[in-house]
Amino acid sequence: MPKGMKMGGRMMGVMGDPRSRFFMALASDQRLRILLLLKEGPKNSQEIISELNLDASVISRHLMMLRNVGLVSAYKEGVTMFFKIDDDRVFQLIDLATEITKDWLQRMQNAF
Amino acid sequence: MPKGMKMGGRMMGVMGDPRSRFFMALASDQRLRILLLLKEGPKNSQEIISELNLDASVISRHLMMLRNVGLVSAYKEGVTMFFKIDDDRVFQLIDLATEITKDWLQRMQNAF
DNA sequence: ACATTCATTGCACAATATTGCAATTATGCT
DNA sequence: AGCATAATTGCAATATTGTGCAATGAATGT
Repeated sequence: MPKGMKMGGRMMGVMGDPRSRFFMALASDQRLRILLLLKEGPKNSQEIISELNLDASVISRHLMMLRNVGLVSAYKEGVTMFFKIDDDRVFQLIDLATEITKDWLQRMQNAF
Repeated sequence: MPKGMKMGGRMMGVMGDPRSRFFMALASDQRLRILLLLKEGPKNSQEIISELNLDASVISRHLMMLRNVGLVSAYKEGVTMFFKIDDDRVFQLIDLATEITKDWLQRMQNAF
């Protein structure tokens, strides 16, 4: 790829390291809120929609992204769709991220 | 905030959960490459630039993002700047993400 | 078959992210 | 001080993501 070529954006559509794609799924306030909500247990779309106050289509897409990286799975019960955490380790991930951030802030504070 | 209001993008500029900002720093092929490169030990800008084949300004910005979430720190030696991993736990994070993804692919395979 | 209801997809727009070039700033050296 | 080199910042172009509305699909009940 020529060095002078303009390649804005992040070309995450198709290629790219699966891991950056994975972290991308976590890099969103809304999706984080969904995960934390699902931590309480399976929830149907309606509950998620009213909690996040976003259009159903937006929720659907966020959930799809989380499903596409194996963090959330879906099942149907009657007419309504339910979503649940598919890999609990995601919370280890979030907790570790929280700690790293907190410790860094601590270091910053001590430096001033 | 009215429901009908268009709020595109991700408004990560200032506000937002610090954790989504943190994960955002990891959600990039290039920044992941930088982190993996720095895993070998401290590197100066020139080494990073020639490894990633991007403009110096781009590298500088990626490194700044990683510094802004406490993953990378910088120090100066003579004229050149050196960068190093500031919190080794980031690799726990990356490894866990890799495993979650791998296991999910495994589950997918078994399902078909 | 028809209507209903819920989830997803198509589309357009808004906002952010990534990149490269140019200019500026910062730093070390003579 | 003046110069040279390295790093960052300003800017513009482009790609991608987030959002809402409308339309389509899919499944259930009448």
